[in-house]
Amino acid sequence: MNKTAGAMSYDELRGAIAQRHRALSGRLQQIAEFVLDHPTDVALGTVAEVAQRSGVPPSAIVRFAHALGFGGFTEMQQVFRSRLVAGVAPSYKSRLARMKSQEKSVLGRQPAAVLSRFVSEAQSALVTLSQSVHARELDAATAILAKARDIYLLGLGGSFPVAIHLAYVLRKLGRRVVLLDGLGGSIHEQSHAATSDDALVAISFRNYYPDTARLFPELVARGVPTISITDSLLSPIVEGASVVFEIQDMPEPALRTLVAPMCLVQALAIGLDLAAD
Amino acid sequence: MNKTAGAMSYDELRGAIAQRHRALSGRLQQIAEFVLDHPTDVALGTVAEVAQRSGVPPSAIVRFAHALGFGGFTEMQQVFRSRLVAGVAPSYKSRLARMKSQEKSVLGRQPAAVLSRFVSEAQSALVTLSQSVHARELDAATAILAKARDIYLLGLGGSFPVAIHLAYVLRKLGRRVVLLDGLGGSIHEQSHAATSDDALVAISFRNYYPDTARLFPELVARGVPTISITDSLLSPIVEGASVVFEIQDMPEPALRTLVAPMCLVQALAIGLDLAAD
DNA sequence: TAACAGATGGAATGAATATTCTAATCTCAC
DNA sequence: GTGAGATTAGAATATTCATTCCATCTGTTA
Repeated sequence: MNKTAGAMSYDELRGAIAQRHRALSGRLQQIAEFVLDHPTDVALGTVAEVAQRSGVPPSAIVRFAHALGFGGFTEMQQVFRSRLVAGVAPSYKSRLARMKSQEKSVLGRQPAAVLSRFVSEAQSALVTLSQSVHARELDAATAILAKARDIYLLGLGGSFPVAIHLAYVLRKLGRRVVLLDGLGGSIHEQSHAATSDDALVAISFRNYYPDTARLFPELVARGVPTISITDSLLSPIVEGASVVFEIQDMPEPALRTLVAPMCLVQALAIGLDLAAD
Repeated sequence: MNKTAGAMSYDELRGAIAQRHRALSGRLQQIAEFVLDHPTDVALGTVAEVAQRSGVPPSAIVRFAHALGFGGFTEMQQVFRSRLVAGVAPSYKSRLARMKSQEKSVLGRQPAAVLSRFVSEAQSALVTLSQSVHARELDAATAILAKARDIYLLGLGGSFPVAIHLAYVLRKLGRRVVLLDGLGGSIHEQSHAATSDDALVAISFRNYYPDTARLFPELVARGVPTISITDSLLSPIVEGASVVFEIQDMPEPALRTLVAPMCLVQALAIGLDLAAD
């Protein structure tokens, strides 16, 4: 333990908690995790409330405050409250100022400016996504997936992260998934077992990965129902697809954030799970 | 006086006070002016404190709350507190409301509703991201990556898509990248060549993938400069990291859209490339 | 296995707080 | 100037709250 942690900023407190986390006892670690995750609850709640929400007895909360060098819960709470007070005023002004200053060229090369550029690009990509995807397509896609025995996923190159993510979520939800990654040989062999009882989700954006363009029509020809996620109706995975999600305005490969397709596949997977009940 | 002013937003309360101001008695008018000028004091203070600062007896404060239709000071204070909460966490309010209203309803289970939910979650995640990431950290991370001979990427389980995407972009930009995927054997062996001349980008969210937690400290001990992207300062990849990006409010694994980390790594990669000129 | 040190949970305690009550004061019409 | 009604201040009260204390439990070392 150390001297009185009197005047301390919220960020300093976070650092102190993180630093000491390992040295704390089990219960106290649990509390540390809770207060870092729910600072607002700590700022506004009573000891009893915080205790209940974090699943510990009230006395443990007080012991936690003591362990951090505070005289008690109330003293620690002041630090959490300071965060709330600081958060109210400057948010709008500073954000606008930041945006403006970064649009300029020289500053635009600084990492912070690059981040805010991507963030705002992603924001508009999401807006576009929710406008361009219609319920009809979503319903159709969900129906296909619901009927599928195995779900095959095809997304190579720059789209691979999307395919992996979808595979991860679907498997978590108990679906049988075959991720076509071409590992250890031919991607054709991996897809050989696919039949019309299965389903294929294909993801591809310009420049369309050659293997994707080659494999897709084969599976379509074998009667596998397919859901395509792509950026143009002229892409090689549109013809023969049962459902097509067109995500427009995808930037060039190196600048892609994949935000929109990630969101879409997530919604497909969870929507499938909810509809199955 | 009127019926119970139960659930009321701060803005509505302001309107109600302004409207009733003339009809109030002298003392209550004085209090009305004070609370509109010092909403933070009302949100965080006790009756005695507010009374002293506004120069009235405590009982007058309670009468004021009654005059506005509240059951007492505590009830009125909730409205002032909601203003603080809304200011600091734009995501919280909308997300909670949405979750509650939609989770149960039949409409919420339709695929289209699911998509719009994920879109709005992603939106707020992006806002939070741009608020919580500071230029200092971005600059430091960029400097580390710029100096690195090889860039090692560690992101397993649910974070794997982020690691893959970063690998893809960095390679497109001509960087030497080693993606630690554990393919065909030990992930330890893959990372064996990493030295202090290289760099590591580690990505991990709850529940932290065991292999990540195990490998990270080894690389740190070998002096490899590390950039961590995680959801808590208590995660196993924080201690010893050169730079930590904390992305808060990550939902549970199956509901994650990975939008924020995808955006961040993208900005890191491109920022690195632009700074190199 | 025994004994110890540290940690824990829950009840007891005392302080702080919101609220209510009542006597005093003020306001205004007549 | 006087009286009725509304308003107020401050003391009294009841409630909520943080804190402390102690018996119990847990994990460790001998």
